[in-house]
Amino acid sequence: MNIMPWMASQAPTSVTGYALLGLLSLRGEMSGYALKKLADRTLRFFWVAPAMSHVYSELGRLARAGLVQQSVTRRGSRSLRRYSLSAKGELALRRWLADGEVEFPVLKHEVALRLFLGHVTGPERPRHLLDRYQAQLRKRSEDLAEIRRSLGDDPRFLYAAMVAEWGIRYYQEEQAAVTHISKRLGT
Amino acid sequence: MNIMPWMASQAPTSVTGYALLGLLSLRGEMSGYALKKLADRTLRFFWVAPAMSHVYSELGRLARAGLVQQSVTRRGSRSLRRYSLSAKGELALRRWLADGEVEFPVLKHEVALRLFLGHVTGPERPRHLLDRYQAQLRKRSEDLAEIRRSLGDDPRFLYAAMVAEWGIRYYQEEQAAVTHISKRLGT
DNA sequence: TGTAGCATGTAAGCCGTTACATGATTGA
DNA sequence: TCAATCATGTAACGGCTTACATGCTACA
Repeated sequence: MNIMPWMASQAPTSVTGYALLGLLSLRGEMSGYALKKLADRTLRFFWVAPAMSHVYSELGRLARAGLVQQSVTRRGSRSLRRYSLSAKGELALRRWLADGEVEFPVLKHEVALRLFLGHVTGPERPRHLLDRYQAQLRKRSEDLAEIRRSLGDDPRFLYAAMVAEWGIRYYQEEQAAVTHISKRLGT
Repeated sequence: MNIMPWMASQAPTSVTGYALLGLLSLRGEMSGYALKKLADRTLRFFWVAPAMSHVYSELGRLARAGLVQQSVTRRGSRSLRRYSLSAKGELALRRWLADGEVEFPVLKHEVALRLFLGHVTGPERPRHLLDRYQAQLRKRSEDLAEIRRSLGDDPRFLYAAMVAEWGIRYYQEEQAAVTHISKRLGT
């Protein structure tokens, strides 16, 4: 039962597409390569770290849909492209942010999966994996804290900063939880 | 540089395939349908809630690879299949748990994504989404707490119980974090 | 007698990955 | 001059989803 079928218009792009539009809206014109690096400092922590090739193919689709503009220059035999949000792209982004469905977060947690299957391996294996995970969490925490510092109190990055703080808090809690579970698994 | 190439044997299945083998190892013989329901009570919280059709196609592949056994009976014009872990499947599962690479967890958090893009919408929209998310978290928390209770202190489900407690703790912390962020966004 | 739940499957297609291929620029 | 980094792409394919198709069983 679709009331205004002429508006049905399949979504112009995937969530990751909108995320990339969002990055462009935050930082302005940049290359696909730069966009990928920015995604690795931002989206990576709460969405995905898209593969380089995926960023390019996604930008291609966004360009075909008119949501981003490309300014192409030449460098030797190759083209250098810089992408920026078009008026249409900004509208699409705003609309999606205002109306789009929001999924409950999905966690793909291989460490938890292996703990869950501890009845197959006994406690040694999950304990080892939790130790490694603990070390990775410390590293991630530091990376994110560094990113948070780099955002300063620039009002442009206020929301980015809030998300970073949320992430840091999450990693901290996760470290505490891991410590607790490790203890329960015995020495 | 692969030292024993004859062992290279591409992984018999995906992580989700191993997860299903794990469920079979935990609960024994069951139908694809039952497996899906079990996944919705377990894997759902830390891995995925696979679509019904995916469970069937995955079981088909596992059966072709000899990792699960099927006992097929007839009911009217349809076949009824019950799946259980084969000896080969159990070996594969153990081997994967012992040797497999473990990815750092991936979070696909649309609420965080929209908060991150708050510079486009202003604070109203993320605040609204955080409110809805808070309610969903409460519901999830209760669901998981109920599952935890149902596991009791049966030693067979010890690890499942630990993961459930980890999840409950995570949801609790997430609720606190959301409350904190909502406050920062103002009334 | 109707409907909710149990049960099994196929087809099309999207999202995203890895592997591969290539070239320009900067700085040690 | 070599390596690291910046930079752009194509091809093949895997994992998972939605939509579709179908039938049996229990029970209100």
